[in-house]
Amino acid sequence: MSDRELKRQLDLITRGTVEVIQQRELEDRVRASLKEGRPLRVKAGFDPTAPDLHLGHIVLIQKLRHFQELGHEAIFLIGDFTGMIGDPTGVSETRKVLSKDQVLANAKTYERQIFKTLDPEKTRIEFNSRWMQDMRAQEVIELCSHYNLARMLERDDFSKRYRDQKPIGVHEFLYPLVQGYDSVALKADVELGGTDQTFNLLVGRDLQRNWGQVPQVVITMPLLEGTDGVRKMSKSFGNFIALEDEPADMFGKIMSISDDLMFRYYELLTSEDLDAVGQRHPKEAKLDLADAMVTRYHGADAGRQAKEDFEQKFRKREFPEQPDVTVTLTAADFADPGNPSIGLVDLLMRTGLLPSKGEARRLIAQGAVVMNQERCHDSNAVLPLQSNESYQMKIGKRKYALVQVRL
RNA sequence: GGGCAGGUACCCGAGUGGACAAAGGGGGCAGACUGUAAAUCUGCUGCCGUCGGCUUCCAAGGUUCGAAUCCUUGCCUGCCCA
Repeated sequence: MSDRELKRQLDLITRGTVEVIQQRELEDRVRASLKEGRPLRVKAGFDPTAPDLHLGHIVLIQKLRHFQELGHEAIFLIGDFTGMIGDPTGVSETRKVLSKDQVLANAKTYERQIFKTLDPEKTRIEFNSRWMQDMRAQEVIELCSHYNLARMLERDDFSKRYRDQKPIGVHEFLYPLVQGYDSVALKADVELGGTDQTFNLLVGRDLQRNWGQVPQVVITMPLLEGTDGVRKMSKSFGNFIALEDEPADMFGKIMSISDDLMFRYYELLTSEDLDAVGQRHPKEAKLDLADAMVTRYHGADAGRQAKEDFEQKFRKREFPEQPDVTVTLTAADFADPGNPSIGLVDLLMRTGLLPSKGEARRLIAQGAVVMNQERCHDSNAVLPLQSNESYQMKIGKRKYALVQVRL
């Protein structure tokens, strides 16, 4: 049994990874774990710096889940202490430091969001303030003695800043040391991180050696590309899919990614069998991916609903059951209620879905406005309306408004 | 503290007295195409009563018939020297 199980475990563990340091050590550990029936302690750390997680953050969490599915122990480490230092990784200037309150508030929302992916029963949550909070100055200095300046300056971000004469706070050197020490405190067997974290992860190995532990296996994961398919998913690029996006938005954003990217999302965000996914029609596969993600983060009902709405809106191009807005016009809206009429542009503005009349005119000119199945082209049109009638308005690809007349 | 270069629309960035609501690119939006897409092509992208009008080019003043462009002060940013 153990050979097949070993292979199964290694296949899932290495799925989507960029680097495993060292592959050989990983095999030994998994083998030993199987033999002794001792789960591996797998650590992934997060700085509670931003409260909103997006799918890019899920890559690591999904990998933790893979371990969980294989019976190992997932440790979700919240860097409440390190968060107050500020990770210098990849930044060109000192990060601003978070207050204790901010860190704790962010940590709270993290817990809520990650348990949509991880099994709460099998997840150990740790805060690194637990062992860092009361560390004495002597111990801090001891910790520092295990590393040296030259090695710190090997890091590209530090050396660049040094060369550019940008300030580097001495406390920033402590960040990798504390992260590394976390592995010592937790006796981690494996640590996961993004490729940008490689240095910090390796410090953990060095420190564990110094503390007489077997160094952890380091597994780095790629940075997930955002909806544009090119740049890494990031809030500042606006190409992210947030876990707390509305179901319809999340569904739509996933459907808008390219097929290539979809396979990548499958690989990094699910445990689905990739060969099987590859056999399927891409559109079906993508619908299921969108469904699965919405279901995971908003529940099965929301998933089904979002899928139905999407099909209705885009595939069948029908008016959705729930329009974005419903506008009710009453006698007060008309100069002559006996003979009600309204300018098309004014009507569009009443929906509140457009920023300006200029925009409304442009959309009409471009043929983006459809009212009761009929495309409108005249931006000066004045529409006669019937009392107690409803009008369905489609504005562009995905804005829908229902107009009701009540006199 | 001293010297220099700058601050232009969502972002980057051209523009150094009139032809500027301001080139170009990115992004966004729309239409076509499609498997919802992606890619591609085309168009749009300050506001309004749109053959016209109004408000913009860090802020406040000033010069001028006329200023994003010139002057003054202020604020901010980057680089160099101390």
